[in-house]
Amino acid sequence: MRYKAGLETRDRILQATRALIASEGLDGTTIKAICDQAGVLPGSFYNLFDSKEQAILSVVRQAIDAIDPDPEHKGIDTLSDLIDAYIRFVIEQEDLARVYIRLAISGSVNNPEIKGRTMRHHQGRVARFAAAISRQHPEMSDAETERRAETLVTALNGVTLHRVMDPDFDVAVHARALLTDALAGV
Amino acid sequence: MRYKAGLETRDRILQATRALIASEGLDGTTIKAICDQAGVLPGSFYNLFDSKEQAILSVVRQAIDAIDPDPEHKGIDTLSDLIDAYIRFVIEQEDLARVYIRLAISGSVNNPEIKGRTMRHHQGRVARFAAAISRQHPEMSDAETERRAETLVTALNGVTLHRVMDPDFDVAVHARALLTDALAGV
DNA sequence: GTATAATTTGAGTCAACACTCAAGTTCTAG
DNA sequence: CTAGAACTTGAGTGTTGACTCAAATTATAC
Repeated sequence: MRYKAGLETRDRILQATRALIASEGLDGTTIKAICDQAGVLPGSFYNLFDSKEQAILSVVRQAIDAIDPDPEHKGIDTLSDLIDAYIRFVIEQEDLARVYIRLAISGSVNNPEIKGRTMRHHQGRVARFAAAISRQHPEMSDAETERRAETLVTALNGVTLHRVMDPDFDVAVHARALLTDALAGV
Repeated sequence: MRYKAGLETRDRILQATRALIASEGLDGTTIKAICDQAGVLPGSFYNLFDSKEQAILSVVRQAIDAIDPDPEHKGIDTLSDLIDAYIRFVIEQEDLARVYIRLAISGSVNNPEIKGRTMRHHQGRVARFAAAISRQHPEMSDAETERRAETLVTALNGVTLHRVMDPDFDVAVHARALLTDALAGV
């Protein structure tokens, strides 16, 4: 797993896996389907990955990482920035957004690894949103800030969930509306 | 499929199917698992159902029906009633709520039947919420009412989605917060 | 240029899946 | 009581899944 050819093959396999999870769901993502799409045979897949699970986990990691833009600047974004970044993520990286939502549900069932990863990421996201709210409204209590952040993040996931089912759904409009609402009456 | 024994077996199979989809997801819901849990052998399952798919569809129908409380009184609920009924549904009929969220995603992928059913149900739910909003705020434009209803319904699904992952998540608090927010600034 | 390690091949293994069926058992109407 | 229909049994079918492996091929370092 060191030569150029191997790394390229690895890439093609991950691309195929990502596309398949997004379009067919976890069930449709078989080794055969991945290999067909990547132009590779099973033996080659297993030369590069220990298991199907490992390839899927790599894609999950991609999806989770892709949601958090600019993690270096942690702490300086406004709430509006965070929402806009999320809208951009859902629209521009549709496949990864689908993977994220799909795995959050199907994957977290009996897979502690995926479940833990998803939950931890959720906590981090809520904390970041809470920090942004707090910066914007320093007078708000911590509990209230936390609650508003959590409501907002889960509501955003709902928007993404609906987008997965209906490609015509206007993510931007509804996500921004949530932003407005989330700070209403303060 | 007419004797008492048959009807009872049918019931036990549907119960087992529902519990399995809720706890294990669609993948874990195998004929063997269903039969084990229902105390039945495969032959008996296939005496009562044409396919695994048919049993699952029956459970989906149950889940969708269970969300809409009191469909007779369509048109007279307040928005608060609708939210409260939904909170009650998610908490008291956790299994069906899990089935609903899970199927909305995994199931709708390559199953037009489930997808159509879910989408139609969503439309109906948005319409009902929109009617309630409109009753409460007759001055609001139709477009605005519709948009707020849609944001609210998708956000509520997000709350349910999170509840599926985290049983400690306080559905009531966040759902009611959404209600407050949804009508903020009017 | 050659040795060595990485990669690819593709036939093959084994388990689990949805589903079938002929034979037995139980129910219930008349 | 009886006849026929409904129900149950459980071994069996064919398919597809993830994964393996020895042999052939290709890339890279020296």
